[in-house]
Amino acid sequence: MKQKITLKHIARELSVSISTVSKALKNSEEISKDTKDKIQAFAKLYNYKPNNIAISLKNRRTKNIGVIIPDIVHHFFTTVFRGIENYANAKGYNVILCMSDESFDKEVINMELLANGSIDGFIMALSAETQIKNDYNHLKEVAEQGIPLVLFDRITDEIECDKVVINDMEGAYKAVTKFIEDGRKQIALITTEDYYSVSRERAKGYKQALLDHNLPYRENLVLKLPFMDVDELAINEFLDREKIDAVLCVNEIYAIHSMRHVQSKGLSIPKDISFIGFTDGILSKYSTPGLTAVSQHGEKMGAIAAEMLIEKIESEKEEETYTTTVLDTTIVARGSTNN
Amino acid sequence: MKQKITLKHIARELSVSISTVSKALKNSEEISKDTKDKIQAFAKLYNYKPNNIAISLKNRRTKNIGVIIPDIVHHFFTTVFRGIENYANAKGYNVILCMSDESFDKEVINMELLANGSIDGFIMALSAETQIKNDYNHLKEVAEQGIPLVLFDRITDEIECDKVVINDMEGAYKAVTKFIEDGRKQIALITTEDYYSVSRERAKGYKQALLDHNLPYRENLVLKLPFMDVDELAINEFLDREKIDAVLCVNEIYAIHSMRHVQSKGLSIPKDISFIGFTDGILSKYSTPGLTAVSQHGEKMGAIAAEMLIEKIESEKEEETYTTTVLDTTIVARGSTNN
DNA sequence: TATTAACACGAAACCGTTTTCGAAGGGTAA
DNA sequence: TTACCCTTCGAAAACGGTTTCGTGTTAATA
Repeated sequence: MKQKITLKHIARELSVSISTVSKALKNSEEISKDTKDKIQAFAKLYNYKPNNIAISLKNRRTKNIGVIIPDIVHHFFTTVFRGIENYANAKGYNVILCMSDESFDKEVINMELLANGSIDGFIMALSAETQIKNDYNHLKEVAEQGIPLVLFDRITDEIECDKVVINDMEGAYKAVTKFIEDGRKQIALITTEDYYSVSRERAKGYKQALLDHNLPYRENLVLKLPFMDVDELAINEFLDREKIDAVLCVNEIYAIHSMRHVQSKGLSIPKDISFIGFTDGILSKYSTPGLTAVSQHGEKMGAIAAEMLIEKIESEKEEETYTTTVLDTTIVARGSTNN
Repeated sequence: MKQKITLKHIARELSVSISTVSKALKNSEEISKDTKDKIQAFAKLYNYKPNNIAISLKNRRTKNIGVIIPDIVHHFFTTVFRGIENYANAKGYNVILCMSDESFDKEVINMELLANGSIDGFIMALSAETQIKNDYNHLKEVAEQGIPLVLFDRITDEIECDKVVINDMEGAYKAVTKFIEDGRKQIALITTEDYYSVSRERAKGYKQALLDHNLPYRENLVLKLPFMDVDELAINEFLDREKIDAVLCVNEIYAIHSMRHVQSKGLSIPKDISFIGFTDGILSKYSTPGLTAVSQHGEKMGAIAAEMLIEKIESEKEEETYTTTVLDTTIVARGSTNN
C-alpha cells in the first residue's frame, strides 16, 4: 500500500520548502524554471494530487452540493437528479445525495449535518411531512447562515430562495383541453390531498380548463386520495360509480391502475375512455396502450436548479435577489388518447 | 446573515484558550465544572457545531462514502442505492453519488476525484464500457492506496475486494425450472451480449436448467442483443420466427416489449406463451398481465455492500481477506405465468 | 564603491479542529 | 520550610494545503 504523497514529502525529498513546492506546482512566476521543472517532474512521477479536504478547509469551499429528495426510487426524482449531477459534474462539483424518506425529521437531520461545512449549497424537494407540518425552520436556519438554497418541484412560499417548478397548472390545463378537443365531456381528475403544492396547482388547471370551455366543474368527478398508499379500491369504486369518458391522473401509478381496471371491465382505451397521466415516466412508455403523459422535463429541471445554485455559490456579491423559474410542460401523445 | 461560530470565537469571547473550549465541549475531566458549564452554555446559546471539514482533515476520515453507478434512472440501481444510503446514514456516513453513464472515462475521472481525500471508501457497479475494455487500473490504483472498495452486481474477477452479487445463474435456473414444471417445452432466452458478468451467468443457468431436465439447448432459441438500444425489430422477428411457448428475459424492458408484441398478434399470456423477467421492478408490477419476475433484492444488496464497506473502513487491522456475498433470488409470481 | 532593483526562495500565518505536554498555583505531608 | 502532588488550564504541533511578506543573493546602475 503506497501512501498518498503530500507537499511536505516532496519538499523534504527535494530539499526545498513547502511553499516553493506549492508555488512550483501552480506554475508560479516566482519560481525559477529549473526548480519548477524538477518539482513538477517529481510530482508527476509520484502522481501527486492535492488533498481535497485541505483545500476545502483553506478555501472554505467544498465543491460539494447537497441534494435532499424524498425518495430515490422514483422516476421523476431520478431524472432531476441526473440533470443536477451532470451539470454539477461539468462544473467540477460533486453531489451528496440524501433521502428524507418523506420524513420531516430525516430532512432536518440531514440538512443540519451537511450544513456544518460539508457542502456549499443545497438543492431540495420538500418531504411530504414537511409540507404537512408547514415547518420550515431548518430551511430558514440554513438561509441565515448564508448557504445558498434552491427548491424544486415541491416548494413553499414561506422561504425566499431560488426555485424551479414546472407549470403544473398549465400542464393540467393543457391535458384537459386536449380531452375537450377530443370530444370528451365527462372528465375526471384523480389526485392527492391538497398539501402538495403540485397537486393544488394541477387541480386548479383542471378546473380552469373546464370553466374556460364552458363545461361544469363537478366535485364528484374529482377523487382525492391520501398520499403514501395507493388506495386501489377507492379508485375502482370511483371509476365504477361515476360516468366518465376521460381521466387525468396526477401520477403514473393512478393512471396505470385505472387503465387496468377499466380494461378488466371490458372498456376500450381510448375509444370508451381515455387517459392522461402526469410524469412521463417509464410506466407511461411501456403500458398497453401507451399512456399519454404530461412531461415534466425532470432532467432540464435538475440542470437549471444546479445552474442557479452554482451561480449563487460562485457570485461574490451578496445580493438578495431570488428568481423562480417555471418550466412549461409538454404533452407526449400515446395510445391512451385519440391522436 | 449570522456567521458560523468557531472554537476561536468562543475562546476569545470567554477569555479562555481554544484548547480549553475544545476540551470543555467534550466534557473532559481536565476542565473544572464551572468553566465547562460556562462554555457549554455559551456554545449551546450560539448553536455551535464543529466544522466537518476541519474534523475530516484532522482525523483523516471524512465519513463520506463514494458510490459510482452506471445510471441513476434505473430501478434496480436506485433500490441498491436506497439500501446503501439507509445503512450508511444510520452509521453516520453520507453518500456522494456519481454516475458513470456507462462510460469508462467518466468512471475513472469520478474515482480519481473522490479518491483524493473526499471519501473513505467506494461502492460501485462497473460501467458497460469498463467491462468491455476490461481495464481496471483505476480500481487497482485505489486499492493500492488502501481505500476500501466494494463491488456489486457488475463485478470483475480481476480485482480483489469485497463483492456482493446475486446468484444470477440460480435465478435463471429457477425461472427455467418453473417454466418446465408448468409444462413448457420451447423455452427462449432474450439476453445481452456476453460482456456483462450478469448476462453470462444467467445464460449459464438457462442452459443448465434445460440440460438437467433433459431438454435440448438450442442456440436458435437464444437471442443476444447488443446493449444500449433496445432493438425492437430484432425481438419481434425473433418471436415471430421461432416456435416458443416461454421466454426468459434478462431485463424488464425486453420482457415488456415481447409481451406487447405477442399480445398484438393475438396470443394469450400465459395460455399460449408465458414470460419471466429479471429485476422485479416497477414495470413488472404494473404491466398487464403482471410480469412474473426474478427479484434481485436490490435494497438488501445495498445494505450488505454498505455494511461490508464500513466494516473495512472502521477496522484498524489491515488484513487482506475479501469476501463475496451471493444473494439468492426469489421468483415473484404474477399473471405472465401459470401459477 | 555604494545603492538599488530583480530574482528566487523560505518563514510563518491561516483555515478549524484535536491532543500532547508543560506549567502555574494551591494544598498537603514530612 | 521544603518537597511533592493535584487541579486546571494554555501553548504548540499536527492534519495538508495557500498566500503574504520578508530576505539573501546577484547584477545593474550611479
